Amino acid sequence: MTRKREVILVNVRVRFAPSPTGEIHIGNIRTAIFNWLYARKEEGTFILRIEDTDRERSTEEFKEIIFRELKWLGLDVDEGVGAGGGYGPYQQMERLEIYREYARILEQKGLAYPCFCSPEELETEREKAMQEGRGSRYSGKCRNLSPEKRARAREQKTPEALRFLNRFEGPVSFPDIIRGEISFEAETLDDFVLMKSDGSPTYNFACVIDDYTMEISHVIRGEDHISNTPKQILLYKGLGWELPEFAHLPLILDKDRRRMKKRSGEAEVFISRYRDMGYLPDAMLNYLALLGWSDQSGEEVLTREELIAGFSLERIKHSGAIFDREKLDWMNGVYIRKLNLEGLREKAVPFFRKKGIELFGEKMDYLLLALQEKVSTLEEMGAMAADFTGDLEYENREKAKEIFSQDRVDEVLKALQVKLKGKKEVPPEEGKGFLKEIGKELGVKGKLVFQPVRWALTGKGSGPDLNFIMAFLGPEEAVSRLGKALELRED
RNA sequence: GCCCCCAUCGUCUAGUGGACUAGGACACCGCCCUUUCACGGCGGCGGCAGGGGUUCAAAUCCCCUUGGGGGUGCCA
Repeated sequence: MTRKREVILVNVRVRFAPSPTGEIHIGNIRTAIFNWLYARKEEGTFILRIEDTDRERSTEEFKEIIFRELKWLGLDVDEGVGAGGGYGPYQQMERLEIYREYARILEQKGLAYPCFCSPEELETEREKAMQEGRGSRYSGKCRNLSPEKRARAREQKTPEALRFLNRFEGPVSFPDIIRGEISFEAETLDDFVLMKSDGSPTYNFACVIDDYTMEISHVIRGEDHISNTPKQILLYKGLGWELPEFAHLPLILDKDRRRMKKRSGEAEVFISRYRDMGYLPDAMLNYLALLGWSDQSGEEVLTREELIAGFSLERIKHSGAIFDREKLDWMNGVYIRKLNLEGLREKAVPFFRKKGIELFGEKMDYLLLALQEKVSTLEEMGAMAADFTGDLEYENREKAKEIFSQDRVDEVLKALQVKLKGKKEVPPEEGKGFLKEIGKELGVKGKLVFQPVRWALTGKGSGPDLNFIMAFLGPEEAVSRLGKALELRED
């Protein structure tokens, strides 16, 4: 039950070890974030290892995506695939020699044996065991094959896998930095496969060999790996190796409270989608860091530096966290509002382009500034911008008519027309003045000025500051739109 | 089925036996500000899963129940 471990000075080396078998999703990347934060906090090394031993599904494309997403979030890799380092190679399929070497050692130690069972055979065995209410452990059929039988199987070129010979008994336990002592009974672990018949290592095997040979100090990974850990510990024991520290992270859950996966209901799970939808990497990093961890200060909007400074594995929660899009939206909005004009331009322009909006100079800036206060994503910004750059369209014609038909609204709209007519441009300050003057001169309430003008100019009941909109539209277009409103009133 | 992990507002969380009348954030609702909407400010709604212990004292420690999740692959 000792949660506190001895404090020893260790050179912190952590790894993010994704498999390139699909797009990186929220869960994956949060693991990367925690590893990275820990490395930075402890001034350690953040290593990228690629676990491409699933020959069926691993692709070069997915590998590239891993680089892309890490880069986007600003998780710089110190060592590993694409970064080099003294413990390579860092891609598992390039380490086959190493695994074979340790497989030989295990076999020599009598801790591994060849297995000639076919996948089909194992499958039916498993089903039968399940039906009979037994566990789905491997039967151990090939455990004690006579040398003759082995020779025969090899002669017949029967595909051959290598299994771990589990002769351990009693508790297999390990201290988890986040959860404390976790214990399993060795008897519940079966003779798991080490090397597949295609010559590649399994996850549990490769992981142990790599973590050890790469001198990983802390294995920080998802909670879904807790049940793999005792198997891995058996390997460490068999090889006579010292254990790394383990920290199993709580899972990120989807709306159905299930582990975030590729198919998680309607939820958007791929990190790339969030980039496309106009979320800022800093906001994403900040939000994801808060899923399962919190800063001691209680602050939630934290810079990269603050995140690093406050990070600790001990403050990580034990229970899963549901990914909440609404809070992310709020946080992204906060980050958008923190951007200065230059930053805003850089981030938003691609989203304007996507909407076919090409603007430059002051005009663009007016729009940017107006929208900045209103949106929670850049995509939304593009969509809103499109409302102004396109032709006027009433969101609700009846409602618009109602607004325009109010008493004295015609005077308001006409008064603004008069003020705008003949002008070449309306800077925001001046436009704001016009609106105030009209209210004063006609003696009408603000609501009768701003609402009708807003509907007239934008076709909607809410949106950016009107002075920016006028500046953006320009006097000529504004006058024309006011005219349309007056026509509708007459209708 | 078996193994393992987890359990504070709807959601993210603070809380490590007394400072808890359980604090903050998102969302929601009101009010204020800006002669509009939003932004911002103020306030409200809302929670320790249940039951037993231990203790002078329990959200905090122990046990059971319940609930949720993960694993049970020649996937990782």
